[in-house]
Amino acid sequence: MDKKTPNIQDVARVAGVSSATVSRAISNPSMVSDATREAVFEAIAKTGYHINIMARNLRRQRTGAIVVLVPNLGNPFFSLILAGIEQVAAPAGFSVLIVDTRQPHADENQIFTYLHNTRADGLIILDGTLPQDLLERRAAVLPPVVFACEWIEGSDFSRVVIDNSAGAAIAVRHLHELGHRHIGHVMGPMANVLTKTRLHGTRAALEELGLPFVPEWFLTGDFSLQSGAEAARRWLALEKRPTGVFCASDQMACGFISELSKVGFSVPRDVSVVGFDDIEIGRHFIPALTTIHQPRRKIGAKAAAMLIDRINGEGSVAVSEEKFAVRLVMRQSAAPPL
Amino acid sequence: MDKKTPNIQDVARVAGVSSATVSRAISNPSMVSDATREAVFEAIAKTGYHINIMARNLRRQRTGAIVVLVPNLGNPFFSLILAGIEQVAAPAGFSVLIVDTRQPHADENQIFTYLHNTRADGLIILDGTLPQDLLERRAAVLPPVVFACEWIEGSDFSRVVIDNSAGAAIAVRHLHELGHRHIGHVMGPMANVLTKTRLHGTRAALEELGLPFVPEWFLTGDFSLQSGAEAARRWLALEKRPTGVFCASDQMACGFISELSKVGFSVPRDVSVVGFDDIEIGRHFIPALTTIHQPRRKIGAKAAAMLIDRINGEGSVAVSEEKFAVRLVMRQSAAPPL
DNA sequence: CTGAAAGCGCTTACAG
DNA sequence: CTGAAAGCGCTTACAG
Repeated sequence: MDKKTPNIQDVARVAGVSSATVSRAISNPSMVSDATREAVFEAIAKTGYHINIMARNLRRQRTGAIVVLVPNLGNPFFSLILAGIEQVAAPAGFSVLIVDTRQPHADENQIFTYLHNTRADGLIILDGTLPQDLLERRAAVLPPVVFACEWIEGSDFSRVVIDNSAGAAIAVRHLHELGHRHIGHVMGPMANVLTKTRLHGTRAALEELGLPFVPEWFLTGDFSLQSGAEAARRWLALEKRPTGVFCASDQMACGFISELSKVGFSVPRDVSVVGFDDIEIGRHFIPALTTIHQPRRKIGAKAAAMLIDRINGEGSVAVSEEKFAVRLVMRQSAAPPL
Repeated sequence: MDKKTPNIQDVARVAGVSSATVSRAISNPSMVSDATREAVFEAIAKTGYHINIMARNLRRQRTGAIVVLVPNLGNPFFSLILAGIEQVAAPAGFSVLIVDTRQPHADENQIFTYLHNTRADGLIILDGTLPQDLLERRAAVLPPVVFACEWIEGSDFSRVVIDNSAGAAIAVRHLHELGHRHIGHVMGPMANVLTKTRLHGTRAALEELGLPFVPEWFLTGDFSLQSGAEAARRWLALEKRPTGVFCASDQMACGFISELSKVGFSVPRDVSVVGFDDIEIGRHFIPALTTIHQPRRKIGAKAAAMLIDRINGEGSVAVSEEKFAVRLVMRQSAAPPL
């Protein structure tokens, strides 16, 4: 009863054909006669055979795996992106393999060694802070790469992104339409592309609307709840405070509002806040968050689809960019100034 | 310049040794003389060799992969669990492969087919709703399994869990200590073990404290924000309302509080709420959530460690259970009744 | 439509 | 300490 897992030879023996025929019946049924096919499938059922994917992959010189490089698995922002990736990859026959690039054990060399060893068929990178030179130097030995959400400026990898600049501008214009003339911005970390593009959109909108750019009103965070709370403390310490604040992430917006509430400030009564991302909690926050929606699941799904096309040699080889539109979701955290 | 990726033979040729020796120098350096080892590593550097992991795994009859079955990748609750798993698995040389068991493409047969084909070395299951009979029927052909967070009642797989019953009891006792004598409970879905154990702890505490169990005050949800909001509507419709409510997840607690705020009810003024999980947003919610903390990252890390021990034949073969303690985190959402 | 044979890139007893 | 050889379980030209 404790026999080894059956292999293709066992099936062949039971079916009375060669292992080549079994292989064909499995992966290319139309190459085989009806009778043979039936016999093979019967033998598969009888033996309880399951293909050994490693052997197939070794032979076919592919891995059937996509590696996703996540900057911080603990950050729930990425969960829906991962869900989108999985949703497309799994039915297409690809395993999804995740690597947290910010783990202590994961210095760059280890990540690349891992990638080389693993020989993934493709790579989805959600971390725009990987060193460009390293990536480009290895481009020749890396499988196809698609960036999603983040990317590396000046390097040409395909990517699936949103219009961050437009999103920021929409947020600022919304505050302006509500009547705000003094607008500040809680930013992500300066090294992040998203920070730069959203900052760019913010400043462009300010200029377009004839509003002043006041450097003291631009506070640096890191997209986290904590950093939003810290920004609130700096906002409180300001001599003259903006009446409208655009936060570059919903998490920072929540942290910001929460911290203000501790000292009796209320949103949107004392200051209007617009977030970015449209994470689920936003709708249930108090006040419900006005924010810029980005389609996280779709971004993941599109990145996976794009990558798989490339792996299968379908999509063009040229570097391409898919840019999703964003939209304003009006809720309660932004209102006309008193 | 477009040569194939170098293999172990290429290295052997350059180093002037046999491929067997190269293999030994890589995986068991002490079996090889100093001089040889150096020559081999030089040749590896010169050729840019990276091991082909599929070939190794095929030969060694292992996969180097752990599969994690996640009930819903889109639910941020799981992100920290995954981070904990990755944190332990990656340094130990295991790839982490994720599968979303609630995707439309993922019916049970497909999941098991995938598991068979993939031949993972081990399995971490975060979904307690997989059919027990199916699992047990396949136990013989499945790799080692560790459940985390959830589990299947009456089946004996190893697991890493928290003391759900004690957690619920702590929540109820806290409400009681604050002075609440009318206590309700927003539950998860009835099919979920967590729902049953937390319900059990809740009722046990009620009894212990001599408080009444009022069935109308026990509202069913599904752990989500939305379902918390729905529970709030049912709570509002109650003839006589409990003054303290224990929600079986922080997400439901947030949804509950948020929905109440829409009709002018304030927490903890009009009702006290205690959550469960201690997700990050809780600390920044308004009011900050009083809740039961569970160590999600540790749970993931422990599950991975336990599984890897078993894979490596270290830990005992016996089924084991690791149960983490939980603790009350007092914040603002629960207070004495008016 | 089918089979015999070679080979994907490793590892590991076995022999020396 | 090292090498020759077999073999992990598939797939795929090649030949018929």
